[in-house]
Amino acid sequence: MNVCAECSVRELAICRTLDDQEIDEFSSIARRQHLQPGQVLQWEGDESHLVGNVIEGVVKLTATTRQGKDQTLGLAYAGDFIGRPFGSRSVQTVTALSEVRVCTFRREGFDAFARGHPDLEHDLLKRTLAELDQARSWMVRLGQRDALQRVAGFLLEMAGRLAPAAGPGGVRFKLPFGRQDIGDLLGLTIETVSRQITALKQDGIIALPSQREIAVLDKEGLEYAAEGE
Amino acid sequence: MNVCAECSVRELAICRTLDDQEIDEFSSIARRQHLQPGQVLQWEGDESHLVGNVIEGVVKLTATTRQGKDQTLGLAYAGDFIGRPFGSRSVQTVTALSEVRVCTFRREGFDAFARGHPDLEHDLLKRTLAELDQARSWMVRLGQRDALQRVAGFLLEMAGRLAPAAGPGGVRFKLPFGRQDIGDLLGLTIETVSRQITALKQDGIIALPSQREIAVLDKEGLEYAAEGE
DNA sequence: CGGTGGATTGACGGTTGTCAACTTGCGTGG
DNA sequence: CCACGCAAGTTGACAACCGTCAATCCACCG
Repeated sequence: MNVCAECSVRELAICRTLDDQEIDEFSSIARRQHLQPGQVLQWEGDESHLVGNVIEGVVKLTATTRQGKDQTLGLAYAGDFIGRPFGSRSVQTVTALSEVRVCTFRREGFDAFARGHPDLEHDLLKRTLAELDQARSWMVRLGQRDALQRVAGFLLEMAGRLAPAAGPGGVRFKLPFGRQDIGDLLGLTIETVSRQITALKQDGIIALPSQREIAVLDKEGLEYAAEGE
Repeated sequence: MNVCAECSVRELAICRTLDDQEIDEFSSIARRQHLQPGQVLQWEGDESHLVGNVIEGVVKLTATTRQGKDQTLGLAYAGDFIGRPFGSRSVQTVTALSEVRVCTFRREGFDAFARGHPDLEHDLLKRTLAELDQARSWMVRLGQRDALQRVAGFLLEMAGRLAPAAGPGGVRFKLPFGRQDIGDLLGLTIETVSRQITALKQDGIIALPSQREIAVLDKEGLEYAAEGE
């Protein structure tokens, strides 16, 4: 028996390319970790060089400038691969936003295994290409959109990913991050984020059941705000 | 004889992973193209789905928002791979900035070939990871830096990549793009770009032998301006 | 010599960052 | 059970920065 056999992301993460025998070997170099919200998995420039999969929860990848400002580079959810294999240096900090379970590998071990399993590398390549596309669409958001468009677009994206129920009065979901995280993600300050959220609330487009919950009352209005047309 | 045997990027592009026999096969699905400055290789959402290598020159990858604003997503130089293999949709426009030679493949053909050559896929994976890191450092620039820092950082990067000679009075190079391109790259307007360049010139940090040439007189000063310390 | 397109410069207004005060939510301890 | 304290979020005032619009300059080319 190995820990992967019953893993909840067995068919979602890169492991899906491996058969039962291969996964035994893979499992032997894996290590599970639990993280509490706010806990850091690896630091920028960390030489320990971990890679791995998110099994449950949400993590953020951030970079910090010399001036102490943070920019979130991306988010990773269940099944997503995190870290930099094959020699590229890790320049990102991985921080848990919710309670998180991950399965990690020391990079050298992972690299060696991956090189022997082309299907796994192919899967990883497709994931990396998708991540690249996502990073680039984020570049468009940071370079071309104003604060309201960024916040509205962000809420739409979160609604699409997190909304568990479309209750009465529209889609409703709970954000796994605070205003500071949203600011880091969108390249805005917490004050500006707060102002845009307030503006959307006052226009009747969203409601705030609690500080971390969002109810989308007018999806079209939100899309309109995100596009800036 | 095939066209690849004497190719100037034979040892630079993904082709370096292929032996002489493999490159024959690869060569048979390749097609060379010449582009003049400003000419477009493929459009956003283009269904023809080309992929390929830059042999010579510089191309830019751009996305256009519904409002008609352009954001440059990246640049590609000799040896760089361009396009999206394996099903991910092309969402970028590829435009030549200088005179450009590329070797292109129809995507299906490339995909099939790559799947049979794990070393090539591995090389492509490493390139994609590096591109992802670059896209993310660009995100930091767009999200966290003001206009002067962006322009100064951009000039430093160009100096590092393009500077052919460190003549008397500092490093000097010729930009392959106009102010509009720089603006699209940095998420700024041409006027703002122009003002920052003028500011750097008036501080004696750079000089402009011609409109498209930059001479870096004070590299430390430029680094200082880029960091914003 | 005039025309054209890119680059620069100037004036102005809007948006966003900064700084500061205030409010809210929530857990802890009296 | 209420009071307190702390952290997160909100709101306001103000200034700086950048985008917009417009005029001008300059290089290049006929």
